[in-house]
Amino acid sequence: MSSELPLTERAQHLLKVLVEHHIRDGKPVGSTTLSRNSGLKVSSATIRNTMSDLEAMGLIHSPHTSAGRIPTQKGYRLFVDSMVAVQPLQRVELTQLQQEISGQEKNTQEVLSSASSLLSQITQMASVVMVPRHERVTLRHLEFLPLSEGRVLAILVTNLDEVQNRILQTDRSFTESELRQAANWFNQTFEGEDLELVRSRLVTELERSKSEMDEAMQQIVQMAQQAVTSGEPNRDQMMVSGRSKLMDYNEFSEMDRLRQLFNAFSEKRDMIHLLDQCMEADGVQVFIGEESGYQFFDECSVVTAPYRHGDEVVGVLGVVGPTRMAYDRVIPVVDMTAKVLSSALNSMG
Amino acid sequence: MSSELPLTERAQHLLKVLVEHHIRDGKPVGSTTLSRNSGLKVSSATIRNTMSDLEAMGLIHSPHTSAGRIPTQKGYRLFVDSMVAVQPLQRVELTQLQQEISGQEKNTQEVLSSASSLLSQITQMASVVMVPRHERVTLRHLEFLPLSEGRVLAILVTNLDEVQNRILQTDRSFTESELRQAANWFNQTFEGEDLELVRSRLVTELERSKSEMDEAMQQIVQMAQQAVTSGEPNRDQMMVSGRSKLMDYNEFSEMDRLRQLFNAFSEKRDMIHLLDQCMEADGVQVFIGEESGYQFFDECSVVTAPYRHGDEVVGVLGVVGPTRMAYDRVIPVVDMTAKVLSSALNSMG
DNA sequence: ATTAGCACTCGTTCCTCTTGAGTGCCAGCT
DNA sequence: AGCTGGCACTCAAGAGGAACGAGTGCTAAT
Repeated sequence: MSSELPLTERAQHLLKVLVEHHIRDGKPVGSTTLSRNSGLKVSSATIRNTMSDLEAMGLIHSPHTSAGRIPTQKGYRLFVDSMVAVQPLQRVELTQLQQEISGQEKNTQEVLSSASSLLSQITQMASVVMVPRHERVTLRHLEFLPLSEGRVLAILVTNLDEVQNRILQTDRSFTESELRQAANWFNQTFEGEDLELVRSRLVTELERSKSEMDEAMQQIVQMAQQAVTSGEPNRDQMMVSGRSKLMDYNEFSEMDRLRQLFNAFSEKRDMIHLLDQCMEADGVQVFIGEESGYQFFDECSVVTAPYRHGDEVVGVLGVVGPTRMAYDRVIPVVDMTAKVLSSALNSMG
Repeated sequence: MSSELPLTERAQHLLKVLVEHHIRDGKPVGSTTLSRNSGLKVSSATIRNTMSDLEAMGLIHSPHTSAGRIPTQKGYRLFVDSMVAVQPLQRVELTQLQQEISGQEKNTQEVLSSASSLLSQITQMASVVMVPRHERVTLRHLEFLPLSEGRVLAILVTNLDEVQNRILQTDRSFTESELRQAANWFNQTFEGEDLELVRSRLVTELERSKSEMDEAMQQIVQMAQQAVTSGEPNRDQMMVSGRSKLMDYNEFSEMDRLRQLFNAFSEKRDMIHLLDQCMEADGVQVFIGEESGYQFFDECSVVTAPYRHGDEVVGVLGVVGPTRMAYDRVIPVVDMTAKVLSSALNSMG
């Protein structure tokens, strides 16, 4: 048998045409259709022979005897890796990406969310953006405001132009000026510091000089601690857009499959784990079907690309759709979105 | 024929049992099943006669000759209005509602979002919470922070413990102390004022004394204007949870129906319009099928209840699910959620 | 190596038949 | 008058089977 890797020129060409055709109309492709569309001047019988070889190599298979062939995962893999002819991005799409992702009046969160929704809008599939893993979130400013009795609003601004706010319970009420003093002390001591560091220093501070501090100061340090602790870990680790677009593909016409996918999105855990792996890869990466190691991506593919802040890769974005997707268009869109997002982040400092 | 309204005792009872049965297992109910489950000591033939009456009145109908009967919209209407026996809320559910909705450390947004997600979790359907329409959103505090060149972060705290923030473009850069002064002036002038009012006063202010102000002051007033304008209108008018729960009902097994519904949720417009109407009603309200006037609620019902802040109705919440839903359980849940939400809002001031 | 030809396979569609749940009506019973 | 048993009737759902056609694999000829 031919388990030999050296695929003939013709076989390669036929696989390419077959996959392209199948992506277009979803039905199994027969030898006659192929002989008409391949541009080759050979009969369908010849093509049948070649197809037989391709099947033996596990690149295509027929759902039943009297149907045409459809690509296997392995077939898609080969196609994506070495024969997909990526289409250049359309001008409109490019300008849309640039205009709507960048934007001086946006903070990090908003920029990410634009990227996510554009990605889903252009590809007509579900999109995912993993929120940056900054090692260095630093404190820009902290502010306390009195609310009703015993409640204080803490507002924290980070170097990413992000505003986090949290309501704190305190044992006693503070006046506005007390709070202002507290915030002043805090800002003077910690401005520009890494949030992680601030957190740990506050703990030790409280331990060390407990006796030296008056009761009010203790309260204040405690409040600061709470305010700083709230922020980072609880923030959502990814944002998803356009899940419901997946309803338009017949691949997911059985409700069960669709439900599985939706669940996968809400579970997040596995999703994040998958995306995490892509941080290391350099450019666009494509997971086909269960390659990812997760059964819920049965008939799905995931196309991802990492994005940067400065020189460092800080996150990953991508789209999820049926394995039978227009890779030639999706790949460049994902690629470009990552690039535009990177430059938007960089121009924000 | 009998279009007479006075329904016999027996007919009422049979309708009730029929609807309950149909809600439980979804299949058309025949005369024999009914005669067994109704508790009445009459034969199936007698029941057939009564069912015939019910059909003549448009309360039930059979999908085809040889099937049992299912309730019509009108039948559901009567059932819901005058014979559903609401189940008391389970203790766990009640405490869950109270604990997770109230919570001193939550602001208005968070409280609403808890209500929404609990509602959907308990009923296993999609839930909607319309965000309060406050006439009186007042200014508690404004703060300006310098970002990179020519960009300023405005942080606005309202009387609802909500923090809104927006990045502003300015013609020239401001120092931190300039900004502090500006904020001071602003807070002293406008603290406690209605945001709408602040907005309009800023406009006239700028008009009136343009010449008297120095260039910096003009800039500042303009900034303040932007900061205040951003806030209110853009906020989402409703929050939705658990849409994907609807996938579990066979009523929506045809993708098209489901898609329509999902779209209705994203369109928001019609949804909000419907909910708006419920503000006037006093307690729980049920819309069955297309009663609402929107075709996308074809096989759906919507159960809503208004909630209060103080004595005033400020918003509406509800769930959306198949018409064939367990009204006896859903109605009290929606009712109670509205009540718990009201008291949570009130205890926040 | 390529191809025309042919037998074969198997999903799809359409038809028919059977089954069974459920109805409506009527004649007789209380 | 109201209830009931009996009976003919309807119709969806399911099973079985024939006709069709797209597509294959194999073989013998070029």
